[in-house]
Amino acid sequence: MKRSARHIFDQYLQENGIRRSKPREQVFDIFINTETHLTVLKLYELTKARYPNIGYATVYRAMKIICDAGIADEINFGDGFKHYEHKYGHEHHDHMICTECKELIEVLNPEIEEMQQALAQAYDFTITNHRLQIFGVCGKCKKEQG
Amino acid sequence: MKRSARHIFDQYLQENGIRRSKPREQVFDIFINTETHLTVLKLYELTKARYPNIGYATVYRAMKIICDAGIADEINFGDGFKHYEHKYGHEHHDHMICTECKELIEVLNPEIEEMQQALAQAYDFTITNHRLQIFGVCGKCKKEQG
DNA sequence: TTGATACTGATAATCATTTTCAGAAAGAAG
DNA sequence: CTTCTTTCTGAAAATGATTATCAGTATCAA
Repeated sequence: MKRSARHIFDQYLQENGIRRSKPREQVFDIFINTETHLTVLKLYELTKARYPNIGYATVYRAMKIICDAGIADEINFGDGFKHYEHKYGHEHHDHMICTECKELIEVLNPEIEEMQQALAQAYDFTITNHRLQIFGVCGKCKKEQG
Repeated sequence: MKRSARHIFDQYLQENGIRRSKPREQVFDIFINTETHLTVLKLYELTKARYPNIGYATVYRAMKIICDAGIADEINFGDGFKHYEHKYGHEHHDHMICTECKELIEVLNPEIEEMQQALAQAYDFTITNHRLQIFGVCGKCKKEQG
């Protein structure tokens, strides 16, 4: 998995005449080795911890390229921050977000996907992308609240 | 429909000790009489056209209240702008967004809604809210592109 | 009519993200 | 390895949507 992402990334850089610079590699390294969804700030902090010279702008720039290469996906939960998640080697999934503890649950439902396709077809609409976010309260938080 | 929204709004203001000020009424008036989805800027322009004294900040403030009253819904398409749509008297619906012409198609699919409920139940998750956005190319744009 | 309080518009502040820019690094060519 | 061109970097300034501030104004209950 990691090897492949590495390969895809290298190939993307090469094909687009983008240099394999050290800072870019550092951001890639940290991103690829972190499983959770990351905000830019969080990713910056993590990268900075290991590679203290990294700059904030570089993280933005690197993530843009990493997304373009198809390795990461940018998600917007409407909280004012960009979030990134792994894309390459991961199946498409939707998100359930607990508004209490902010936990993110990734969910998979092929039937919903199919229905969207059917729905789109009825409108002669070709889907390139979609986003399903379910907000609510997770089981843990419900228990804690009584 | 409009009479009811008006009534709900008045009641909300009253119950929350919010005054029925002229500028607030003006924003409400324009919003309620405009069917399309509105961005703050657009709503500001429309309101300004009829009521030239309106201020930008007032539009933001009024829409916040109008949303709190349950009459409007704030939507975020990830384009950096807040969008507002009518909520009171309108059924819940999802959005298909044409990335070419930016057209917004409102779609309704009870089955998808049901499946989300089932999905949530499987995770002991209680839904308060959800958002399904389908991006792609509409029929019109596909024809124009050949 | 009055007085307390909420509201307004203009403007400044905020804050995530982008851009700018001078110096540094990558990579091709010799 | 050196040189040269071009891209990249980090720091700091700019951007742009949204929010807060504030002095003057409007609302509304009494």
